[in-house]
Amino acid sequence: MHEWQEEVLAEVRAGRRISDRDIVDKVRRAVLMQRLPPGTRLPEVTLGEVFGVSRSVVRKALTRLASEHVVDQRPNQVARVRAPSIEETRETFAARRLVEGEVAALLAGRLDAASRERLAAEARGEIEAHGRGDEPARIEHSLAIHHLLAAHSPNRVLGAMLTDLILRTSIVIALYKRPNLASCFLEGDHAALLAALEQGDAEAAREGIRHHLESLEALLDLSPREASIDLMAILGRSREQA
Amino acid sequence: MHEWQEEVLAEVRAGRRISDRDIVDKVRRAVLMQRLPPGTRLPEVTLGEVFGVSRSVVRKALTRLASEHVVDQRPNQVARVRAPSIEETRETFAARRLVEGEVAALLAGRLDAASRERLAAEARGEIEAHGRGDEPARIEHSLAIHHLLAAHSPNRVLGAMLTDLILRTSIVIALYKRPNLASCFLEGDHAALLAALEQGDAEAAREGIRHHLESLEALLDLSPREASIDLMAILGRSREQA
DNA sequence: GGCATGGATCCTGTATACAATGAACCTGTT
DNA sequence: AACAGGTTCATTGTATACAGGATCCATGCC
Repeated sequence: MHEWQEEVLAEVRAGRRISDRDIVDKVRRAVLMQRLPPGTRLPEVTLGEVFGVSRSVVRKALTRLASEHVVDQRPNQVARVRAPSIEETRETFAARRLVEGEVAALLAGRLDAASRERLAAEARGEIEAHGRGDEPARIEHSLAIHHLLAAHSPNRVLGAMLTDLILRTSIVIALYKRPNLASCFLEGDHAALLAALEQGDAEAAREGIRHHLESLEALLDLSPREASIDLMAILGRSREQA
Repeated sequence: MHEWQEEVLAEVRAGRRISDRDIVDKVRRAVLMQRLPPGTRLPEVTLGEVFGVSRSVVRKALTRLASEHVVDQRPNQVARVRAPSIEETRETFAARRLVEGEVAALLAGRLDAASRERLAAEARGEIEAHGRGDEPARIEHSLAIHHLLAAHSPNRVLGAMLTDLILRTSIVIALYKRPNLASCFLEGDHAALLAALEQGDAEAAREGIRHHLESLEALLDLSPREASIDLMAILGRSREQA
């Protein structure tokens, strides 16, 4: 967590005011990148010191993070990075298949040339990043594709729901990825999806999403643990931020 | 709003502590019942005085209400009761058809006897309330049915999403109901749905939901306004709480 | 009449102080 | 050693003070 302190100081020197939004973004990103593992304590004063603001701002940020399902906020207890269970992971994937499938179906044949090119560029970028073994960059490109779908959803309510589900699935992917697996890259999935979207084949687009997300889920290790993880999370003694 | 003050005082005298949750519940309910029309200003100090708490608690409540899409919270401006547009209304209904349809399909043939009886009782209660012209009671029973579906959803992620969508559709139904229409009662819809659930026919259940929600949406007046509503909402001069 | 300008006022943003709760720890006993 | 009890410390809950922004209204100008 302390790595932030430098950039924060830099931004403060640059005259920028840190707001709750900045904190939400930084913490969300850190969770996504597994820099803040599940169960990590997030005391209000500590965060406040890191970001150079008072508890009021931190509290607002934590409340928003809780509504995004990123942290767990319980009365009279420190906020902690959430650790979704295996069951919740499965349910999140199922929900995303439903919602993103519908969004893709609605979007089929309705994307303008600029958006299509933007999507294609991200897909090319993903392949290229995978080729040079740059997994963080590959993830960025992959996420960009799905976030673009959400942003362009003709149904904005579904789009907002999809944004939330993309975040949640990303977190659990990071959590349950098989450790020996270098990458969650599924060659051709995104290209096939984009082709279906371009051709205006709604059902092919929906099926493309379904297949992609099922394959992704299959790459995870969702076999039942002997509660060791859960015990760790519950009894979990000070997995402090280094 | 001031009607609350009495009950609040009563609860305080009874030794109960008012928390942000209470405020959220009360405001949500008031919006649902159209006691707080769209655009109503909700200043923090005023709410604080009504509930006998300080701004800190009110702020938390307002933030939560904003994440529930009940109020609009913009920087440096008073929170206002949200007024979803006609377009958003259509999108909310479409999203709910998708999600509740899936939940119903998942639930088909999986409900235990007690839950089925509970649902049947609410359906009977709805018909009975409609018969004696008690619209508020009818709405309560109708909402109870859908909330039960959400609560029993095997997929809890979808269940939580459905809970949110039920709230949002209820708000826009109250907003856009044709004024001459006494009730949004659709005879037989709920009974047919329950029958499909009991028989375990997933697709019939999904179709029952789809049909029910489409009929409901058709009862609303979603014809494009000449921006009069929007101007009112934007320029909206002090529609104060009496 | 329409419209810009200025100040008074209302309201939110933020920081901080104090109360209250919960966790950690230490101690004494069996 | 295991455990119960109480004490201490860390951390959140709530209220309040002050600063800054937005709104509203009156005034004056075109």
